[in-house]
Amino acid sequence: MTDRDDESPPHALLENTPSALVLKVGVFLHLTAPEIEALDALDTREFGLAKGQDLAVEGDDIRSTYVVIEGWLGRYRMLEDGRRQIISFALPGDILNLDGALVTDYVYSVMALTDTVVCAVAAEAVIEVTQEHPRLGAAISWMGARERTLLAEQIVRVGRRSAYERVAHLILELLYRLHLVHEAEKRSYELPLTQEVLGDSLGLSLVHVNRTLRRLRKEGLVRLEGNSLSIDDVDRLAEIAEFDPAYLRHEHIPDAAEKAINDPT
Amino acid sequence: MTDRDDESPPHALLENTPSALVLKVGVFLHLTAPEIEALDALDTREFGLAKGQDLAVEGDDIRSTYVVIEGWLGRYRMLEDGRRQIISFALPGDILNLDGALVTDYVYSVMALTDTVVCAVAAEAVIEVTQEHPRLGAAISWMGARERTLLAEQIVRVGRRSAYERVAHLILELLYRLHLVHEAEKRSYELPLTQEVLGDSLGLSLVHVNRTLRRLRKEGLVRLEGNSLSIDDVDRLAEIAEFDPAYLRHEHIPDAAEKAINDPT
DNA sequence: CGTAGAGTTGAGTGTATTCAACTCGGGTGG
DNA sequence: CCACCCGAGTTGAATACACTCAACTCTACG
Repeated sequence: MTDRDDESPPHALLENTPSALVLKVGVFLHLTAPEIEALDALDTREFGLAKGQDLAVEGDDIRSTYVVIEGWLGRYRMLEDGRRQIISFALPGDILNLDGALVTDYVYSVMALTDTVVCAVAAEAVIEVTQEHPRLGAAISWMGARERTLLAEQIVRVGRRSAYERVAHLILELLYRLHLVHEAEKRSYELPLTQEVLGDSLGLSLVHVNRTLRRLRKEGLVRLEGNSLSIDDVDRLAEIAEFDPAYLRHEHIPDAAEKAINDPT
Repeated sequence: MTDRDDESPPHALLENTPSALVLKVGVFLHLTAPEIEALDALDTREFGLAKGQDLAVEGDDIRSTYVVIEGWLGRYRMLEDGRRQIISFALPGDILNLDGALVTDYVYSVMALTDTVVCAVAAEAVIEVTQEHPRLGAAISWMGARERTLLAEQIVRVGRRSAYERVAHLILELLYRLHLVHEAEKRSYELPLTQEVLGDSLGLSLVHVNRTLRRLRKEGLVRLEGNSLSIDDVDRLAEIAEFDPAYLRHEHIPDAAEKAINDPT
């Protein structure tokens, strides 16, 4: 950690309410006034989706990037016989289809897992902005890298962990991710997912998720009342899951990189 | 498909041998002379790794991006009790640690699965180049998106497919990926992986990989002599694996996006 | 009051694992 | 030159983890 003026509020330059995109990017990059302006000038459209509705379906030609304002979504893939795999969850503050303009025909679907509100931005406009403001391009690369890390962790979870470990690991990942966007208490949060959805994320059957959750409860590790989940022993749970939050610590672009971005030689 | 002068050779401007990076990026973006110059000016260092050597180990502070010149590598994660999950394979032409400057402390390891030759580029220098040449930034985002697609597919494979389907699916993915870099025949290629490595990629035990491969052979779907694998019935294998190569078709940046990159309003 | 969605539990099954032994080929050193 | 060893593949037998099928509860909601 080198010296940096972290004293000044990140959005000191702001005068009116910032768009969701400005808020999101501003979390990990100190934005300049022109950059904020450019992001705010983007044509955005906010709308809601009811639980169960698809934001996009496999095969769509998506041309929008979405910022999740409220609610949870899931990117998933259906197999012909009905099996479903949820690739990743999108929580409030997350960005979906970040580089939508770069990848045509979508090969996955995205569903609202709860009632949600998202904010759509024309994907091509996003790219255009990065051409004028290269630091924003770096920000996008950075967000992409973070998403890759989450996907990699999901692969490890599903590929090499037992059901017991998988459930524990996901519970902790969600706790930490929700913390970052102030949607969780210290050791508890609202988990608006059915056991079927959990199973489709973890590569387990609904029934086995149920039994595994029950085991975690019986062992005094978690409590689950309705949708609210609280973790009684975070340390023990982390030990069981071999959970290391390092992969989630991406609050801000590393100093060296930010330096490279700011002082192009 | 809009009109575009696809007539001119992609590298007409080149006079000397292009670097690995120029070749790689040039595959999906028509590079301008200054862009090629900038990429060629990057300080690169080519070196070899023996099979089994680690290019990077979990916890390293990597500051390099690597282009794979020759050989196969694997990104993996070890669990405490010795379980290993291979996240992804890097084949010739692939790029590792693309946005290395953006993500400090590496949470995975990378191992040479065969003798390999890689080309290292200072990651921060790559970012700097994107600040001067924003189109290259878009190219990096694009490569990142492609990588995410591969990771997502790996999640589906490991999470919701049977062992039989997993092996078939991976065999086909490798066939198509190797095709793209001219490292495979029409229906066959060199598969330099042990059954243990395959298992660690597919989330299966060595023994079960062996039995599954035997089954595929007995059913006349694939042949396997030494390291050379040939597929007897690609269509039937694709049907079994429910394999759709759509997610691999990323030879070039889509027209609309390239237009956005080239004509920033 | 009936129904639908979500959760729970039991019983039987099956896919994939573990443990173990054995083969085969290539390389090395006595 | 041969014995040995190691890595990789193969196979059998027993086990275990997770799945399927099925029934039942509970709550919310119309």
